[in-house]
Amino acid sequence: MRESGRHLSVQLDGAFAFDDDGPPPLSRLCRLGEPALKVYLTLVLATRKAPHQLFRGTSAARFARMLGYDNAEDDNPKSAGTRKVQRALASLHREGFIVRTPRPGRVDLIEVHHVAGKFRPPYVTIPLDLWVYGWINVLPGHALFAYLVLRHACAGDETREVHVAPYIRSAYGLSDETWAKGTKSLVRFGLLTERLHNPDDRDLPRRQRKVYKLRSSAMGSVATVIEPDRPRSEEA
DNA sequence: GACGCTCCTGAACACAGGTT
DNA sequence: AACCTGTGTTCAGGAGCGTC
Repeated sequence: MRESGRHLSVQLDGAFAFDDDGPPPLSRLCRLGEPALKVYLTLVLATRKAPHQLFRGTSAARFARMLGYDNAEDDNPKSAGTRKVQRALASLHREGFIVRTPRPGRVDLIEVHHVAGKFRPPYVTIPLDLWVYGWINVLPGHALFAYLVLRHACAGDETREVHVAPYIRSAYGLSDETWAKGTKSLVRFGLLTERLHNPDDRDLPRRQRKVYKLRSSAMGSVATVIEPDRPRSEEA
């Protein structure tokens, strides 16, 4: 975190999350699995400047402890968490998100491919609190996916309520099921509020729709694991 | 020490179709 | 639009072994 040189947020091109012509990188990452998504985001965080190489060799075991997949005090190259990260790195390499160069006797050199679009608003901005307070460790993959989609949809302005129509969701490469699970998880974690809204616009169908409002400010405290289908407010 | 590979099993996922 | 259910596919976990 400190070594990344970043201060408040990680900024990604909008093309990372949204693409009219096919599954955007974020969707493809989600399909590679939760570990791949989290490892990639952490690698992007850690490689601010071109050529986006990880300046300090970090083993899969180190990543596993960093992301909460391995709770041991020391790196354990044999743990399930380490293997999870190893698989994630292999799939990221296979799909062209990173390039791993083996170095005999040392951990692999990792070069991260950042998504290069037009780099203009709306961006996908990710608060550093996601890592600082351990939210990256506790949020399930679908919740992280929905969070990034909503950050793009509201263009980083969390005073705005947003509705993400089904046809828009498809441009994010998002299935209805993933969307429903992700937003529910975010509500449970206290990172999102939702309400039903009747549009005033005559041109729109007179049908209730859900509008969402992100609450990233809730990330300003240490994340805690919560049981599925159990609201955060009941944790106390 | 770090990592790749195989096998088996169960979980998680997307998708389609239907209902409210 | 939102939600539910059934089905087929993909991926992860555990254990073990081998390579560099």
